[in-house]
Parts: sequence; structure tokens; C-alpha cells
Amino acid sequence: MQGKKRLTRDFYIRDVLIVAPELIGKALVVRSGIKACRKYIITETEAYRGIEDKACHASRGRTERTDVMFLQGGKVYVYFVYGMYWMLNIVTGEENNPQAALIRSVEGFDGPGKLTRAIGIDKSFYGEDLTLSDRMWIEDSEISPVIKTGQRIGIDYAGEFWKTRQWRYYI
DNA sequence: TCAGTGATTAGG
DNA sequence: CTAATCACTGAG
Repeated sequence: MQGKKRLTRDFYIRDVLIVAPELIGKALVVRSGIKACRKYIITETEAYRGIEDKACHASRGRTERTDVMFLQGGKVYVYFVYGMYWMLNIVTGEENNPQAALIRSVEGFDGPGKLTRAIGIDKSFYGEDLTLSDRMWIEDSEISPVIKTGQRIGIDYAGEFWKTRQWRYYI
């Protein structure tokens, strides 16, 4: 089950502004329900960075929902929004430096809500450790895509400064 | 452009 | 307990 190319802790504990763009082109491996493992190439991510980032959920403190972001990088942060959609995030950085990379799209499934619905991500993945789990991890790939950047989507509430950070990465 | 949808959160 | 909010999507 352990993939040869599985990314290790060292990859995740770096700053989210490094990890989020590096996730582009990597392979997300998931086994949900009774289905066999499937691989999805990550094509779009966004960085959420620390308590000072008004768009980051952790900026409003450590709560039951945001708790996992305060742990060492390499874990999964999943939350429910708009009454319908699960969002999939990868926790990055060191302990007590809450950061996460939102997986917005993978090859074949464009949009964070649509992709989690399609590949079967829900609350049960909250806190999953990508370096240990037998149902979700990320593998390195030979792909070196050209990465574009832009503003993060859907965070008008965060104010002009945080809204205009170029922290969205995509192919 | 705008409503649906319900977990999460802050505040009595 | 209540009410506001929301890292989205699909229909029009």
C-alpha cells in the first residue's frame, strides 16, 4: 500500500507559500468507501497562511474546526460550507503556525466542491495523516507544469489586502 | 445575478 | 439557546 513516491513530512512542514505551488502536478491518491485507490493530478491550489491572514479560518482562533491547522504539516483539514460542500485542505508548516493549502481542482474535476463530491471526501478525512494513512496520501510525479498565479476566490470578506494576495496557483 | 443549504461560531 | 456567516455551485 505504501507508494514509493509518497511525499514525507519534510515536504509538508515548509511554508504554505512554497508547498501550495509545489502541490500542482502531484498525485493525490485516495481510497474512499469500497472503491480501489485512485490517483488524481492536482491542478489548482490556494494558500491560507497563519492567524494574520484574514482569509484563513485560523485567523479567528483555534476552535474545534480549525484545530488540525495548528498541528504539524502533513495532515488533512476538511470542513463543510454553504450547507452542501466539503472542502479539502492540506495542512502545512510547523506546529502552532496554522497554514493550509486548499485543493481547488484536480484533473477531471474542476472546483473544490465538485471534486470532493466526485472523489468521496467528507468529514471522516478530517485529521488524516498523509504520511501514515492507508486511504489518502500524495505522491511525487515527473510532471513540472508551468504554474500561473492569481487572487484567491470567494474571500471578499477578508478585505482588500488579503484578497489581492496572489496565493492561488493553477496550471 | 442570486438562492439553496446546514455546520460552525460568537454572543445572550 | 439564537442568529449570522460562509475558501460554492447551478440555474436563469
